[in-house]
Amino acid sequence: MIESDEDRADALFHALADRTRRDILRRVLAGEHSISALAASYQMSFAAVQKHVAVLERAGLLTKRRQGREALASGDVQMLRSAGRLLTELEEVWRGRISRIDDLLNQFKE
Amino acid sequence: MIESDEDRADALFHALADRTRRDILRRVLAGEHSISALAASYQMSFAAVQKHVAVLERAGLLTKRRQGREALASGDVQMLRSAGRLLTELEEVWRGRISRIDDLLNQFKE
DNA sequence: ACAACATACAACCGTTTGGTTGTATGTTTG
DNA sequence: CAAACATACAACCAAACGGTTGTATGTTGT
Repeated sequence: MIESDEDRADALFHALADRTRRDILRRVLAGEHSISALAASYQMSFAAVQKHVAVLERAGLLTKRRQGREALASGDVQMLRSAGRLLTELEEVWRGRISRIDDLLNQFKE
Repeated sequence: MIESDEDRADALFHALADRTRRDILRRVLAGEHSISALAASYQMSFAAVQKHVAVLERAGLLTKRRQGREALASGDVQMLRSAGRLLTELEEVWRGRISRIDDLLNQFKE
């Protein structure tokens, strides 16, 4: 399973496209939280929150570290910035500033 | 159906979470394109491309205007910037700079 | 007028998503 | 050691997603 740029962009934006996940991300960006501490904040089941955390983790927006019986999650601001860069790149297409524009636009042509 | 901020964020990131839609967005940010001109660029059916355009339109990332039998789509850079702002807001949570942080973090609590 | 073109939209279908419950495993703590 | 806690993960389910084909409607050019 090749992890292309487009794969990572898919994962990033998909992870951000759910309000519960954005809320979890806010919390773990503000500071480390255990999964169960996070789960306590929502009406859904522990397992559901666990899955949301896994989606954020696969997108690289959050990392987990084990401490005893707890899994502590913290947000990764670099990945957030890399999502921002993707948007700026799009904006530069609009500005007509991108030199690689043909590469970008022809990636589906054959 | 209330269009809350979170609803719009869901729609925005979901629209961006598909590589075909990002590619369509690049093209219409670079300049106006008819739906069929866009459809010609991909291997999928016209209807599939039409649906992708509709998703981008509902997210506000693109607008359509009718000219004769053609529907011309162009990208909306302002909505793109508003997506960027959502990301910087998240980044500011990380920086500990957001004053409204309690509002942001407690929106699911009761 | 009519054929070709451009769009819109409904119906359908397999896969993914977002949730659930249940079970297993490891870690504290009394 | 046993009970309570924290996590992991499988199985299941309804709904949404991303694609298809087919049909209808309006527009253009000969």
